[in-house]
Amino acid sequence: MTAMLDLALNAQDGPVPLADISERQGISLSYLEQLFAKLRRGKLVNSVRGPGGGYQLAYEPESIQIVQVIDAVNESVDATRCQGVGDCQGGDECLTHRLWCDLSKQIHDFLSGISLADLVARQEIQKVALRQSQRVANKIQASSVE
Amino acid sequence: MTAMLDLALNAQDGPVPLADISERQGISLSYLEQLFAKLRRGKLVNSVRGPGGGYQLAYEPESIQIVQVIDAVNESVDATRCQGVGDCQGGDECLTHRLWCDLSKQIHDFLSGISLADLVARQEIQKVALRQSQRVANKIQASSVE
DNA sequence: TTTAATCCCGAGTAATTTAATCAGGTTTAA
DNA sequence: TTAAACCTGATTAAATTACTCGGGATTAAA
Ligand code: FES
Ligand code: FES
Repeated sequence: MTAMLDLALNAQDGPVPLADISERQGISLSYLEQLFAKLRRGKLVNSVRGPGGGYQLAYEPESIQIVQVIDAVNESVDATRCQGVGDCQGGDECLTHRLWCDLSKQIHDFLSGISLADLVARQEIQKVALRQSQRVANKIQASSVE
Repeated sequence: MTAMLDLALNAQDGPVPLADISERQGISLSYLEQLFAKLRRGKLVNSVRGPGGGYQLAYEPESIQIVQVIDAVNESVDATRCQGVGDCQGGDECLTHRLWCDLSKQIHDFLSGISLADLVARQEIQKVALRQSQRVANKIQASSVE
């Protein structure tokens, strides 16, 4: 999720390489590769190979819902123990099956109501993003002086 | 959660022994003991020791919210990685901190709106509970005939 | 007063999940 | 030709969850 948001924030000038996301968000490169493999399979991002390449959002940030991202990576938001099947207790429904189903729906609906664009628009996120890009800029400067 | 609901369902005739809950819900006795130790610390149940003893709800089922049970057992429903502190990224907030905070609140509110009594009143839960007590009754009958 | 039902406690374990690493590729702009 | 970037599968480390094990304490009832 953090990685997708970073991608949306930094999409203005062409494809975003995973190495940059890794740097800004402190997520290991190999791990990002696994995540984006799933996101690509889920058709949420497009890849551009070769130098100058990277990833792009497959759609406008307005039409990407948070829940789609989670689904692509986790293969579903589900609070039940039975994956919705209803067979916790030797093939039968457990007492709380319905409760967890309702909760799952609640979470799903909440995350459906929020798009990547909504998050990008939030002020406090802008602030965090600025801090992150400045930190990276400082690091580059420091290493060129050494 | 399942165990608390079982307790609420079978509270009509005195304290409910953990052995019965274990039998009906297919949860191991030792595990139940751990769970109820936490519930007792959370003041949601009272224990009665000795033969004929067991556990009782500390309050009316109407005034026990689902979220209280979860809190007592799990020590909080929290979707953030930082436990609400905001220090995912080397002491600073990560990009998605606010999102997970909002989600946590959403879940908390949902689970606050449901009491044990609400669950007990649901028809499909009555049905599951009936099936469970009959299965136990059959088992007892079968073993006395052997 | 003995017994057995029941709660009480702490240490240890197995299975699962999550986040990550490692060691190799392949593609393609410069 | 090179190097920047994506791609893939195998493996690992840490954390969590559900659970076991081996005791002990309390107390109603026989
Ligand atoms: S959660 Fe679905 S049967 Fe238990
Ligand atoms: S979830 Fe709170 S800082 Fe990342």
